[in-house]
Amino acid sequence: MFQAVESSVSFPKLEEEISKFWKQNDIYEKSLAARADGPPFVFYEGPPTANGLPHPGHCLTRAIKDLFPRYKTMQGYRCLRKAGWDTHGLPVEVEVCKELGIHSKEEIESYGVEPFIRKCVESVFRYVKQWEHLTERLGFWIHLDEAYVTYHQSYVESVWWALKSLFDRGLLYQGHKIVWWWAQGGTALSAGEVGQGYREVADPSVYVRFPLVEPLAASQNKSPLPLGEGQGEGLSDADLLVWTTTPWTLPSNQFAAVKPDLEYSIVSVEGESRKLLLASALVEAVAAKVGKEFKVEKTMPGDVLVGLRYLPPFPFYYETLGEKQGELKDGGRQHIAWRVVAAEFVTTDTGTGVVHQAPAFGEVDFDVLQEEQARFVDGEGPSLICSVAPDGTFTEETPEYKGRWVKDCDRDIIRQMKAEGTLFHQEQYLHDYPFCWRADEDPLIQYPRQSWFVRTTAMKDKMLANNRKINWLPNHIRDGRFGNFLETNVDWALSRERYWGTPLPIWVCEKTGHAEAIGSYEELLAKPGVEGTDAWETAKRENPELPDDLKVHKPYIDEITYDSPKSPGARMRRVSEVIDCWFDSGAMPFAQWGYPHKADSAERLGDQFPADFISEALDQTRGWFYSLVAISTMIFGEGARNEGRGARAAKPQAAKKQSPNPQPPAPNPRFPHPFRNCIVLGLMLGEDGGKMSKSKRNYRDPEEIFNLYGADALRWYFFANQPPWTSIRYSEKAIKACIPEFLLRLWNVYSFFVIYANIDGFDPAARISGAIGQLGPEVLATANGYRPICDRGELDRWILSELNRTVTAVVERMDGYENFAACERLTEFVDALSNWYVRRSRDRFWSSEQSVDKLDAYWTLYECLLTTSKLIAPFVPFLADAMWRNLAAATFGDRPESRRPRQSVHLCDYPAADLATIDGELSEQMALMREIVSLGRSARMGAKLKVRQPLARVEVVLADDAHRPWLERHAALIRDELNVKQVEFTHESEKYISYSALPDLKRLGPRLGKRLPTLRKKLAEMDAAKLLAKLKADGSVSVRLESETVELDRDDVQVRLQAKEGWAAAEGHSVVVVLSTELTEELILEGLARELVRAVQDRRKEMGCEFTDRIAVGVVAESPEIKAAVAQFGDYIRGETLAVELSLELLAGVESVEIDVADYKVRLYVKVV
RNA sequence: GGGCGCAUAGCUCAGUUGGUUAGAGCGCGUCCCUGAUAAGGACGAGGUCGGAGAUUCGAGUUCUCCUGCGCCCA
Repeated sequence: MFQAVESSVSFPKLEEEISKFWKQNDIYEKSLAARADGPPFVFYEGPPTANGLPHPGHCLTRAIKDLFPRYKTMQGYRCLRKAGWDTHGLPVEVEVCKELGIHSKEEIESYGVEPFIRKCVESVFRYVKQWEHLTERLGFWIHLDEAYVTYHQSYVESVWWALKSLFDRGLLYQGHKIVWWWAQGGTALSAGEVGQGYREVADPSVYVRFPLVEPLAASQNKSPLPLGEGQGEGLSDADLLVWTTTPWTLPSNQFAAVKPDLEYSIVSVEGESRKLLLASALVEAVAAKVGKEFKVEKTMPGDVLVGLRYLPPFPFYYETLGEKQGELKDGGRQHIAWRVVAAEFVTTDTGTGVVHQAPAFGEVDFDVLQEEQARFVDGEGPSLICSVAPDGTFTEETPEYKGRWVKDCDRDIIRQMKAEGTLFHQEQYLHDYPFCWRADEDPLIQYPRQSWFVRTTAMKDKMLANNRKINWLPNHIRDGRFGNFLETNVDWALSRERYWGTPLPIWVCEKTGHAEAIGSYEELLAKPGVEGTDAWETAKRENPELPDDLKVHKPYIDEITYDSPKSPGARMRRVSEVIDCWFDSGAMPFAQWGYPHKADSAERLGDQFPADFISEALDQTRGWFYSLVAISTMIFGEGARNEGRGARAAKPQAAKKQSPNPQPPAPNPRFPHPFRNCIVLGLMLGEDGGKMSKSKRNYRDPEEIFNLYGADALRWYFFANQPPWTSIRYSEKAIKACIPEFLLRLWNVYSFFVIYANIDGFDPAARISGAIGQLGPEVLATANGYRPICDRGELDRWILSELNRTVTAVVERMDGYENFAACERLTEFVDALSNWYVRRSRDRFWSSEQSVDKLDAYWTLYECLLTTSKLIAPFVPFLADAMWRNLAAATFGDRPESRRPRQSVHLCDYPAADLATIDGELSEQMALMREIVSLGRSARMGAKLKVRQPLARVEVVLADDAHRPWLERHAALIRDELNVKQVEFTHESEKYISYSALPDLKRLGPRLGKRLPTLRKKLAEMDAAKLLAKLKADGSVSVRLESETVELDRDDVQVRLQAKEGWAAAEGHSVVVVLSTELTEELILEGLARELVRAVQDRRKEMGCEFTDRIAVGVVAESPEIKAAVAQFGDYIRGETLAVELSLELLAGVESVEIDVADYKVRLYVKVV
């Protein structure tokens, strides 16, 4: 016996029970243990941060991350699922600052770095309970208690090891970076913070003259001039016209940039003695601005301007360096600065096409400087000019403005230029400019800072090669967003001038500047003359509960110094920076195991590298996906390490024999690594299509969703509603809709089965005596009363064929990481099961006798349900297990362990299709039958003939006779579904339909090309019936086009049927269904009888009758038709309604109802007898 | 400003290498079933496939431009 199934199921309640069951019985652990010897399927968890609450977007990520590991586990793979937490970084510091009510670095330092760091540690797991609860409630199986944590000592040391490797190979270096700088707070801001602070402001917009100091002919490093006679003269009285919205950067000007392939003009301006040089495309625009006439004197391409020298508007640096020349790498000498340079970024959208370059205050400007520096012999080229101090005031190098906030000087700078005649024009300019997100009166400035870089550009080609092998879903990420990003790769700016992060493990000699990277805490302590460890020891003594992991963090680690190997007496001190926390997360493939320091880490890494599957949202493209690829390519890529074979191949014994200080064996994998398949999830949008936001309340707390609809509904919504990479609009309605569309529909089939199996005493446990295992088809086949599928009826064979087709399709799609397509097939199958198999089989289950056919139906449906529960297990794990537990586990529960079915569906194998059961022809036939029935209904609808009105005849006209004999054998089914007395099949029926012959365009298109339209026209004109007859008889037909004859065979022509006017008919692609609409009196009376039956049944229901109650019925009506119907079909009415009495008289003392039967008024009396 | 993506029914979304009548679910309308029953089912209406060009015998599908939205970067 099966446990009775509640008809009104509460999925949330059900899920709680299943969840409890999993926990109490360690089902997850058992599912892993069962696959201990299986091949690995490697999954990496991209670590979330637990210092914020999880929202529906996180549910999506976690659901996808659960789906594929579950699927692969059921397929026999060993899939470890180690959780992880991202714990470092600015967001954590920001949260703590909020809590403390502070925000600048100064405030943090005066609060104290040590207590601040401790606050950070407390903060990172603030919401870990909520995260754990969400994880469990969603059914995400992952080892949370073994999670890797990025601030743990072993993790930090792994990162150090990687950084040391990079440093030792020259891939980690110090340089300048232009950052968005909050001068008042003394800190750089991350891109995200800058993005938050943009607002529209009016800044001064100035057009400035840079007088050329040298005629073109004299410019160096140029090929012979393409210009005509007298060109030099023309230029010596011209000024470059440059445009800028940051006048305060002009004192730090170093170059002027032009675009080589752009055309430039020399123009004379009315009333001015000196000419101007600007892009031709902008001449008119600039002239319009100043309201003066510009006369173009000459034009030339930008590249001939390159090398020209000019006078900058301020003398501060030019005075001393203006004439300085340096030696070029490819020979010759050139002035180091104040020259025209070529740059592709110059546009003619705004400005003048000549761009002022102050490399200290712009990233592209800085790139220009670096390119210039690269042209000179080391030490000969230009160095960075910066007349601004970190606090945002001018330095003494600009004495007139010294000590003043740069933006406040704009006006005076403009005034000075005006006085000196270098200002050409001035106006206001509205644009977006970033301000500090915490102090919104403070504009940010771009500013150069010392920074540590990873030389990722050296690895660009390897990263690209690696990327090409990654299976990205969707595919366009590979060459699109991610590929482009790699193509434009710049060195990774690694360091952060912050507090809470992995400390950059570089110690520098205070005297010589000699730098060393340290790979572990132990290595550090082993250095000669180590001092400063007491800082940590004291702190720990005072606060014994301090986590030991903190000792590798600021401020304690900063205290540790050691003897410099380069200068006796000098100390090695750590640089102050921490690193970008993206480097932490990208190091997780090895850092999660503490590689290479931890005892078994090499083996673990060897086993779990690279990942077969990862998944995160699109915003991780330049985040985690990049950090994984970059770090793996640099650390494990080909040629990155010469030593060591893959650890996967290394035998444990061999590892033990290695020298006392071995290079740890490292994976040296082929591409791709460190992940093979990556599903890039779309972003989740709020209910209104906008970004999810707590304040807008455009989504609901996941917890509420679980309580209202359940985790399976949410999961199914994610998996089955759209491919995972499209952006998903959160829709509560759609989540809710998953219940009736899929979950409840399946549940109803399941509950139907259980109800009737219990009524009929269908008990598989009593019929199977041997081993049970997973109750697969081979086990069912041993059951008493189980007949081979080939012996069963067509409907059974059909649904089992559909089942196996579904298995095939689902496996194929899931293997291709296409969950959406897999779900489509599952939905389709459940629909077929519920709406055709069960509906068409109901009579078999209801029949009172225990026939073979009935038993077949039970076995068939039982097998369908068991297999379905396995199929859906990775998708909706709760519902699947609820079904399995009742259909299998509980039913056989009282047997000895060895002969019981698997305790949970998640311990079963994923179904494999039995191809022998698939009957493609039967599928086609059944599909055709369903289409015929559907068309018949449609035809009735068109003729306004209710299904309750019996009709004499339906004629089915087939375009093709192939399935006709089969359909004829199943005419009863069609009669029943359509409520007709007779079904006839015909092939040619000119009476009802007309034919058209259509060319198969796919076949003929390539063959005929332009002649195709002519053929189409011709075919349309021809008598299709004749043509088809000839085609049928001869196998081919020739059609005369204008100048030639085309031979068409049977495959070239497709037959289309159209119902002729005047018949109640409906047409499909290859079939037309025609109803006989003629109604005899008998048919009408039978229709009325059916209407009466329905009315009586309604009345029964209203009265609350038990279904076994016998009744007496009185039908009082004026209409002779009603009377005749009662007289003629009395037996039928009595049989259907369990009426023992049926009269045309009123029943005394019984409350009556007036009803409409067809067009007649009837007073109906019903009483229970 | 640059890169990537998206735009198909009232809503949420499918749409295979270009091919003859563009689909599904929800919602809506009409109806069926009344022994899965506070369920279940059928049928129907509803589309200038964001706009404009181009390629092609043929474009929702390929290309270009434009518009709108999202993400990433500046």
